[in-house]
Amino acid sequence: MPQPRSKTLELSQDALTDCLRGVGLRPTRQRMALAGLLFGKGNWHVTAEALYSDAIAQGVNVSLATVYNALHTFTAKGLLREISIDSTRSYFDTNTHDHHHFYFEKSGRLEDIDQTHVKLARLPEAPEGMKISRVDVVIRVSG
Amino acid sequence: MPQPRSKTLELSQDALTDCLRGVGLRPTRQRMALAGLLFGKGNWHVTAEALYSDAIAQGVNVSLATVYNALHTFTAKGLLREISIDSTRSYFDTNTHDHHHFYFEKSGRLEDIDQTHVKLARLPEAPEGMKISRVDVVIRVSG
DNA sequence: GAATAACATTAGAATTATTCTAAACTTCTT
DNA sequence: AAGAAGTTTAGAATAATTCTAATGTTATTC
Repeated sequence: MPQPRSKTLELSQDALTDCLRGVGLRPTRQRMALAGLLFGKGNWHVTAEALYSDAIAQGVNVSLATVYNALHTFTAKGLLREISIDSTRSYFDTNTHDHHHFYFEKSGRLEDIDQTHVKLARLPEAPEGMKISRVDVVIRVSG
Repeated sequence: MPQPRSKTLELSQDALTDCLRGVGLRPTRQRMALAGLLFGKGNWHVTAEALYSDAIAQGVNVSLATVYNALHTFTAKGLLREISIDSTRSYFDTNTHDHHHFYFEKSGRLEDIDQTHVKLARLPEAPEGMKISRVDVVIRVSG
C-alpha cells in the first residue's frame, strides 16, 4: 500500500526534461510523468506496482511494462538505486548517495538511515581480481 | 548450477534425528535426507532448486514442495538462515552465526566473510518501540 | 499393537512478480 | 516531411514460490 507522500515539491517540465536528457534518455510523455512522481517529492522507496498504482491514480496513462522499463533504465543511468529485501520485494530508492537502510519486517517498509549513524570500521579486501561495487547494510527491525 | 561440494563429513542417522528432534521436528525420511545433504558438508549457501536437484541426483525421493517446506521449517527453527540477494535469488545458509557476505554479481554466488574482516563501529538506535532483529552486510563484487 | 490424532508429503494447479514479443507509436535527425 | 532509432503497449510467457486437498507417515493412547 503506497504511503501518501508528504511534501510536494513539483518539478517543472523543463527540470524533468533536463534530468532525462542529462542521462541520455528521450523525454517521452510516460518517462516525464514517472520522473515527476519519482523525483518531485523528496527521497523515497517505491516498488514497481506502487509506482504503477500511483500513476494510474493520477490519471497518467502508462502500462506496467513501461513502469518496469523506466525503473530499470533510470537505475542503469544512475537516477535510482535498486534495493532487494526479499524474494518478493524489490524497492527503487530515489536516494542514490551512499547510505543504508532500516527494514521494518512487519510493514515491509524501508527507511533511510542517516549516514552518520552507521560506520563500517573495517571492510575486507575484495577477492582476487574483483572490485567492490557496493556495500549494503540492511538493519531489520521488528516489534 | 550446484557446486560440487568438497569435504564430506557424513552425519549419522542418530545425529540427524537428534538435530531434528532437538528443535521439535519429526524426523521423517525426507527431512532426514535433506538435513543430511544440508548439514553433512560444512557451511554453504543453497537455493531451493539446487537442493532439490542435489536430492534427486542422490536418489532421494522428494518433491519440490517438500524441499520448500523443509527449508522454511528449518529456517523457522533456527537451523538455517535465509539470505535474499535479489528478487530472483534467495539462499539458505547453513551458517547461522553472525557473519556477512560477499556476493559475486557475475556468478550469483555468495561467500561468507570472515567475521574479523568486517566491523560495524557504529549502529543506529532502533526506531521507537522496535528492536533490531538482524544486521545484514552484503558486499557486492564484480570484475 | 490397533486405533486415532496430529503432522508431513505430494502432484499439480494457482499465484505473484517480472520479462518477453512484436506490432504500433513517438521522437529525433536530415 | 521522411526515415531511422528508440519507446510503449497488451497480452503471452516465464520463473520462483505457495496453495490445495488427498494420501501417507509418525506419534500417542488404550
